[in-house]
Amino acid sequence: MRYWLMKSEPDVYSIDDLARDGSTIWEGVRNYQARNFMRDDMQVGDRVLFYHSNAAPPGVAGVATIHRTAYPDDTAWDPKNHYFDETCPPGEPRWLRVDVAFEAKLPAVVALDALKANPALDGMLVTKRGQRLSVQPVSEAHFAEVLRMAGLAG
DNA sequence: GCCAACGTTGGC
DNA sequence: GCCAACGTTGGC
Repeated sequence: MRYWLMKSEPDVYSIDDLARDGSTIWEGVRNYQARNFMRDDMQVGDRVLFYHSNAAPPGVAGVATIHRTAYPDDTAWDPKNHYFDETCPPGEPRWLRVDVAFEAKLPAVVALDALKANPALDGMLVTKRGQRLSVQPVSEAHFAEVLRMAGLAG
């Protein structure tokens, strides 16, 4: 099993939305590195830190699990969709999505500044300045440490 | 709203 | 293949 961090703007889709829906389609990823992680490495049952970006404060808000492995993101072909990619050839899926299921909402957001201040999380990608990747691998130790910070056993 | 950091594009 | 210009991300 692998561990991930996935970013969402809570104004667009928050951990509360995921709790309400039970699961969601994680579409709109338009970055090759993030896509490759989804395509090559994500497996059903992998666990995900659900991260609120562009939030006050930004930080980890919940836990989710991968519910379905990567499949074509057909929003790329929909001109009316926000994530439309006019350069994406019909019939050649370039972008992928996965399905993500709700696991838990953290009792409180583990804020980015708390992540950065924790030496046990040295090297965690999200704590690095300028790190914009919306789908990031997380080590098992870092994943467990974030849950511990949230007051959860894991 | 600002702007630094980053990924992508396109001229050469 | 270099790199300047551009658009986007995301913390602040």
